[in-house]
Amino acid sequence: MPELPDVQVFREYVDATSLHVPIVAVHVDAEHELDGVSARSVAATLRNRTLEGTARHGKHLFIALGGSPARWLRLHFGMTGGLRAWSGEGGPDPAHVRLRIGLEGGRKLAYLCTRRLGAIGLVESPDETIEELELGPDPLEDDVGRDRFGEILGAHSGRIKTTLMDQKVLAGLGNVYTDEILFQAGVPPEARIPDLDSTVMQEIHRVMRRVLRKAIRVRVDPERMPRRWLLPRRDDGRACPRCDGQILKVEVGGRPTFVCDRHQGVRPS
DNA sequence: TTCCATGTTCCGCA
DNA sequence: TTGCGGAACATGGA
Repeated sequence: MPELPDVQVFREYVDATSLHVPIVAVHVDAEHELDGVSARSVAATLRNRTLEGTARHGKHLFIALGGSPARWLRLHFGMTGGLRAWSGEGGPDPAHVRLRIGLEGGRKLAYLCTRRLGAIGLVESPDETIEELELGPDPLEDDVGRDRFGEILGAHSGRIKTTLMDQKVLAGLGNVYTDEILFQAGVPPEARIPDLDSTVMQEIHRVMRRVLRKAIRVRVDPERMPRRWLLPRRDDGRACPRCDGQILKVEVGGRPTFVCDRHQGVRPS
């Protein structure tokens, strides 16, 4: 699930469960992809410090460590990553734990990543990652207003879906939420940006912010999402919840894409 | 057994 | 330079 809203929920989860308590034990899965650091140095850096606060940019979660030198733990969740916190000694770890942080008092925080497509790193600041990966702005940042959004996307000429998902353009949208946004905005995902007029671009911007905020508010629980959303109904052949069209599975930019054949004006390709 | 998947990156081509 | 298709990575579920 880890797109922007999911990572924001992870962030709030860390805030609620794991801050300001000394780290007394660290386990790192040596098989997991680490971003330029050894498992040993991750463990050594975390031990005896605290998790002091969190930040997020796009799909990246950053957790500030207390003490010095200044360091942030960077977590990226790939396609199948997540977090889990629990208390108590007994019982085995959940499956696919790649990083487990034991806190004083017995609570544990674990980063799970089934397919190991995520990444764990240590950085001096979130900006270091943003610069290194050339990430675009986060779509929920205050300064991504409709004019800036138009400028950013207007600099590109490819398909709207592919461009929205490009982390160097905007950081945070993935396959599922991009489909949701274009579905709600009534825009065919294969449309090329130069063919979309400014009214349509403003609508995409408005819907994007609304969808991301709402998904966070319902804690990315599909059952709590509005009935007219696509996300809980990504199935080929389902009835469209917004019109009398049908949900179709197509392919755009090599990714499975769900669209309404009626209100998104999909053309056979 | 085969296909598929919420992500990213690299390569070759136009 | 930009965009795009394909492949690769690793793993489990349908």
